[in-house]
Amino acid sequence: MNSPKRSPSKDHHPVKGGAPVTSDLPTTTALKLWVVLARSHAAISEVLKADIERHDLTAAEFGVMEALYHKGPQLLGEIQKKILVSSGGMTFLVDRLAKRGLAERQECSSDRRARYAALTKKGEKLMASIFPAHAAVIHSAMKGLKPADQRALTALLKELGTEAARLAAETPACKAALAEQD
Amino acid sequence: MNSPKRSPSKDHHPVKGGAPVTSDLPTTTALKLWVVLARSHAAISEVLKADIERHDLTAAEFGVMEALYHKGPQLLGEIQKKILVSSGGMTFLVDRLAKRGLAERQECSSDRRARYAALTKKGEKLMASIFPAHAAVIHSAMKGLKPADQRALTALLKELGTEAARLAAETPACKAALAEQD
DNA sequence: GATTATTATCTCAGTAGTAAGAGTTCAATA
DNA sequence: TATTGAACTCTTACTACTGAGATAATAATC
Repeated sequence: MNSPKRSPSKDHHPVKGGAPVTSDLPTTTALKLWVVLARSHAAISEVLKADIERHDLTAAEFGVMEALYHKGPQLLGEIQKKILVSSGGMTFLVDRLAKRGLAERQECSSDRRARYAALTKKGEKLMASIFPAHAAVIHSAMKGLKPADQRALTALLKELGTEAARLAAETPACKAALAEQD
Repeated sequence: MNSPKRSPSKDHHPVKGGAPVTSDLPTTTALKLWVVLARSHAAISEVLKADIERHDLTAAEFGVMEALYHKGPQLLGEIQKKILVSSGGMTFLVDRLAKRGLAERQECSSDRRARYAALTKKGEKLMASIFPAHAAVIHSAMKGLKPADQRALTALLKELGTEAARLAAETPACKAALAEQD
């Protein structure tokens, strides 16, 4: 029996027979996809985050550790691209891991601007002890779909993501162009 | 010609013939799916974020506005569930929108604890002026897939997300149970 | 009517992360 | 050699958000 002052019944997507009116059908399809994609991502993220936090790591910290664990020492910039943080964030993350003795910086002999990040023995040990369990959590978070469907989903997402990444890459330029118009 | 002190060639997923060794196959499938899902989500997010920021809104602010725009006045808690922020964040968001005259609080006549958030005229006008373009951006961010594939993807993601959400919902309890063991 | 549990928002301190730009180093060209 | 521009990290200032608890109202039970 709620009765707010304004009627809550004005709906810009009044669904009659299932079809919204504000947009054309392909746009509606895309909108729906985005909603579902975002929610799935959030739900899975939450499960994984809960697992990671048990070891006093943030998701970003874990991302760095994982990259180093699987691919060995890497330039900060390389890791940055993989886990999608800012350059400042990258520095901060490695600092924090270094302070805890989980990772360390190594100089690059061929380029003195660059720094490698690498796991310490302690960091490696930690990852070895928690990664298998984490992989199991991922596995279980995905159990809503059979492996075959998971592979199909992966293929579709890859296509979607590749195009979106291309678009995102050219967006800053567009942004800069628009900024000039102000 | 990079030569870090430690060899960067120790790889815990040495791919020989395409199959990693640390985990069984289903787990590998799930891991791959997670990577692709996260990257797609990030790429699309970035495109949409760039669009939203042009109007001096954060993604979360836009989420609130959008919820109100499409469904009318709602309790803060309802919106909170939809856009996945903390209760503190929800209060903060409405404050900020109110300060700018885009949204306002309305009392609930039947429950004095509760508050509705609603768009002001100004907020509604803003959304009416920017939402169609935003929908078009979403549409274009999804253009990597044909509508039919988008629908297939949506269906798969829905299944995946539903199960993950169920899992996430029971995880806190698990966390609490584990906390007692410390 | 009093008590207890639950629901809903708000407060506030703390933090992870961003953005912009500074400082180095490298590479290419004249 | 000197210069210019690009590449890589780090610094600094800042901000959006979280999380835990406070406050207040409602609902349920005795």
